[in-house]
Amino acid sequence: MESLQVRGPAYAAAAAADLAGVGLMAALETPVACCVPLGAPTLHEEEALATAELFKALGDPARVRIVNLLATAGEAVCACDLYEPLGLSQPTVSHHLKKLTDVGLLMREQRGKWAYFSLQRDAVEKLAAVADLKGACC
Amino acid sequence: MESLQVRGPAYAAAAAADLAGVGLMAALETPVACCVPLGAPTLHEEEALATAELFKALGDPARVRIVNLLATAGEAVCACDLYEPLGLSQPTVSHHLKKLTDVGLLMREQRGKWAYFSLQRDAVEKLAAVADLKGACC
DNA sequence: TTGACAAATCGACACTTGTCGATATATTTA
DNA sequence: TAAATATATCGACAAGTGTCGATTTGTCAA
Repeated sequence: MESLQVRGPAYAAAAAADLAGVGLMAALETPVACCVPLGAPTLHEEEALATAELFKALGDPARVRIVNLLATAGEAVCACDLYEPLGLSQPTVSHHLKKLTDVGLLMREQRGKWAYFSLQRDAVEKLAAVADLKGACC
Repeated sequence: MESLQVRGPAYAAAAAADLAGVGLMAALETPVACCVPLGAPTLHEEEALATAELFKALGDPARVRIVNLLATAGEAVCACDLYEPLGLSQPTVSHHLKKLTDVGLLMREQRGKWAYFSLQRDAVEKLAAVADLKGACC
C-alpha cells in the first residue's frame, strides 16, 4: 500500500504543472503505476510492488469479467449495463470499476448522468509487456 | 499444457490412458487451471475464476520478485537462496513458493534435502497469452 | 428550485491473506 | 540407529478484500 512513495522527477514536474494550473487533466488521470517486465534484469522494491498491484487488479473474477466485457464490446460501456451480466449490486460493481480505473486499466467517461468505461490502450499494452517472460525464462 | 476447454479426442484418449494405468503421472500433476485470454469472445464463470486465480498468484510483491529472480537466474534456484534476497522468513517464502507452484507457474524439484524451483514454461506462455488484449481492445 | 435517477461513498460484516514462531516431516550423514 | 539440516505445515494474529444496504453526490429535465 506504500506504492506511491518513489515518484521521482516526473511526478514533481507534474505537481509543479498542477500548481500552475496547467496539468489538471494529467493530474486527474491517475498515472499508470510504474511497472517493469517480470523478466527484467533487476527488479526494485517499488517496481515489484507496482507490478503486483497491476496483477492484483485482475485477481478477482468479477474484474476479469469486466475487462473481458469491455474488450469484447470494443467500445465504451455504461456502468449500468454491467450490474446484470455480472450479477452484482451497483455498489460492488462501482467498487470494482474504481479498482480497475485506479491502476490505469480502465478509462472513465461521464456522459450525462451515466458513467462509461473502456479499456485504456496504454495499460493494456503494458500488461502484456509485463506478463511477457518468454526469453527470460526456462 | 493446453487449456481444458478443448477436450476433444486428445482429452478422451488421455482419460483412456489413465484408465489403463498409463497416465498416472499426468493425473497426479495438478493441471494448470483452465484459463482463457482476457479478450476471449465469451468468458464463462469458471474461466473467469481460473484466470483471476492466475493473476492473483502474481498479485503480491514477494511473488513477483520470486518469479523475477527465477527468470533472471535462468536455472532452477534453491529455496534456501531466496530467504535472504527476499528478506522474508523461511515459512513465508515456502508459503509463496507453494502458491506459485499450485497455479502451475513454478516447478518444484527435490535435490537431496534441498528444494529447487524454476519457471514452468507452459504456464509462463499461458500467462502472456491470457494477458494479451491487443486486438480485442480499444 | 425541485424531482428523478445514476453512480459513488459509507458502514458493517464475513472471509481471505501475508506474516512469523513453533513444530513436524523428510533427507542425508555419521 | 541417531543427529543434523532443509523444507513444509500449523496456529495465531493483523491487515486487506468483496459484498451489500443505506446514504450521499452529481447530473439532467421540468
